Amino acid sequence: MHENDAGKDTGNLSLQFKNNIIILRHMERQTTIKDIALALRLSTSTVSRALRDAADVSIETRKAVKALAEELDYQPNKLALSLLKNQTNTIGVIIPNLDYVLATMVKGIDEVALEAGYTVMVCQSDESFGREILNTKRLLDSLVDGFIVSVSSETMVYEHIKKIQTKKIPLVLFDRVINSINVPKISLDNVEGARLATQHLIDQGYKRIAILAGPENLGISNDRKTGFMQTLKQNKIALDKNHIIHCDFNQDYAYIAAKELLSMNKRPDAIFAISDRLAIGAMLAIKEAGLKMPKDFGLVGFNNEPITKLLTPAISSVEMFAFEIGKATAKMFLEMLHSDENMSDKEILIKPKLVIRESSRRLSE
Amino acid sequence: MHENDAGKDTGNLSLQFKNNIIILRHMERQTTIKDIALALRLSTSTVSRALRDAADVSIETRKAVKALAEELDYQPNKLALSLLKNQTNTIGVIIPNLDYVLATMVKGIDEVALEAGYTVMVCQSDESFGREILNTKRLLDSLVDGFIVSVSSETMVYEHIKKIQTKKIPLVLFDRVINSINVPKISLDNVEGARLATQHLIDQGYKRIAILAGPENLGISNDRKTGFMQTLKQNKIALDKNHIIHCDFNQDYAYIAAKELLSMNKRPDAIFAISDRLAIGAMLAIKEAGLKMPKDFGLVGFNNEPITKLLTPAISSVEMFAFEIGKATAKMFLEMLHSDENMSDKEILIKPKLVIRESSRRLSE
DNA sequence: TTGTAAGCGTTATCAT
DNA sequence: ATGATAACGCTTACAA
Repeated sequence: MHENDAGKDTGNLSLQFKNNIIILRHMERQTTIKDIALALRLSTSTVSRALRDAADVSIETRKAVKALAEELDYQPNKLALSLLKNQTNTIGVIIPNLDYVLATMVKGIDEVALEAGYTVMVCQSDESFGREILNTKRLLDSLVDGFIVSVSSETMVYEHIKKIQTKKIPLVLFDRVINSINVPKISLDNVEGARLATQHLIDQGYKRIAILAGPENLGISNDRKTGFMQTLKQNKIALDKNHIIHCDFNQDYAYIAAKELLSMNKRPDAIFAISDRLAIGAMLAIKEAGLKMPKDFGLVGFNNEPITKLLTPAISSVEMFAFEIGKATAKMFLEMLHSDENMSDKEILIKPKLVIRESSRRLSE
Repeated sequence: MHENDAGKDTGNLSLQFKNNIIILRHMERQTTIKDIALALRLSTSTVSRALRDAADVSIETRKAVKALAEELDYQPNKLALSLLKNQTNTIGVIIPNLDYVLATMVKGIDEVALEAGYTVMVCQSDESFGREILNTKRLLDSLVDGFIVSVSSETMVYEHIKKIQTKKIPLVLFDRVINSINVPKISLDNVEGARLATQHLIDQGYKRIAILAGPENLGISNDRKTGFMQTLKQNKIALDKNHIIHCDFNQDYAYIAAKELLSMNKRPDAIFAISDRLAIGAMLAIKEAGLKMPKDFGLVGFNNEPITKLLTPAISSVEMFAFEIGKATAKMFLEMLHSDENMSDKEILIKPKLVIRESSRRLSE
């Protein structure tokens, strides 16, 4: 070793002074404020201040600190900061799946959150109640500043959601909201969406309209069913109870359900499916039965997934502006986080739009 | 107030002793070990030990501690633990988008991670190099135990990825891997997938096969192109350079590109599109040109998205087993995390499978 | 069996 | 302008 070397081990760095030039060798650990302080013979508080451009630090000190920080690629430890400030700058997003609609919503949430300096933790429950609870529990242990939640289709008991509320942790519900819980909510006006679809089918002259609804306990499913039933009533059309079918959000089940509908005595001449997946399942059954859309049979879906316009026939569907809902949700969440006003009664309903395509357009108008 | 009440404020709890019964009132903060220690007149270390069933704690103490912890709904602060152990039990997943394939892979990653007690932070770059870098930076500040990364299509410089490596933070690349970086990689055998598709088109008698490739700098795109060219060569088919078209992963661009192909003098009679989105764009152009598939024109896509089998004609596609790739990736990652063996040369190639559908099956065989 | 004290990395308060 | 100290919540030697 060179005789000029004055080896000195200061934590993370092995400093060697040589003709007034400091030679640094990085070691395993991440560089910390302590390392810089030690190397520069300053206190950690001074280093901390210098790094954050506090007023009362001499220019030379600041320069020296910043230079060394740069050189050592110092990055503040977010964990330490979070522990200290009791704030993680992270949002926990709990969703049932990552299908088109929710993935799009997550994109919206992500965009707004990123902009505001927040990181998003996406946890998907895969429509499982148990996994939803597990995810909630894990994130609850001080990992997130708040929650943005859309519940699974299995979820019928809301203790885990209420717990978030009890702990006074900011919570916003979106898409699949829970009416009985008093927090801000953002969702599509599902009743209205169903109304648009149903009225459209009536206007096109379909007489016996059936609905392919989702799981019975799910709010969005019931809202869409409500919109459907209200519209029939308004048009003085009697409702055939057999024409209401509930099934999981799954193309195969929808196919079976639609086959059942088509085999009835008084079989329907149109189906309103409350999701495009269900509509596709129905479409397969309708085609298989040799019925032509829109002449013999009408079909309208929900979500307006890109696939709907590519199918033959292209399927009419209710656009739900998933990306916008995502953005609105994140904005609402951030507002809740930063205002001390009680926002628990805020509720945003996004207006849907019906996109009419071949599967249901049989009048030229 | 009752005369028996002996109000005593111990941090998070307001204890009131009344006939030897302790009445607790929860306050704003989360319960901590300190609160329990204070209430039980123990030291924090004893409480800590009791909670973790350490050997040397008296049974009564343990019982009392656990009872109170239960009552106060004590949850250990993960942040504190992470800071202490320098380990977050969180995996950072950086992906370019949340389309079908990656969403499915994330599902696979998620499933394995959850099982192993890890939480996943999904950050999507939206195919933006800038956002990819930002996401990486944010997660790097001690937030995750390691990274699982698939790069954006814009990414041509890998400093941010190399930085992860330099910091000795576990890193696994998947799907869109980078050959020049020496870490474990899991991806589809894209060359082989392209070979299957191309050979199939040749076998079906198509003579002038074009390829709709992706962005030029993207590895998966080049691998698929390589497989394509190799197969032509093996079959002694001359390659028309004009029949290689690069475009972004976007249906509209593919449509335009395909129109261009179809308007050439020596126009192709089949297209191998390296993603289903591209295939769909091509399909629209092919239909528009009045060409019938598979008779006049052959089309094969890649990814085997569910939509491919629903279209008319149903599109042949290369199945890439996204869910399995996701699971394999997470497993590899966990293995890397827990073994000290150097795994940087591990590379898993998943074997693809060609699913033949109407768009390219014109021989009955 | 229990308590004390140091430490994880940072900042804030109070001295100097 | 800088430093010492306590604190965030937890664990772990070490001491009693």
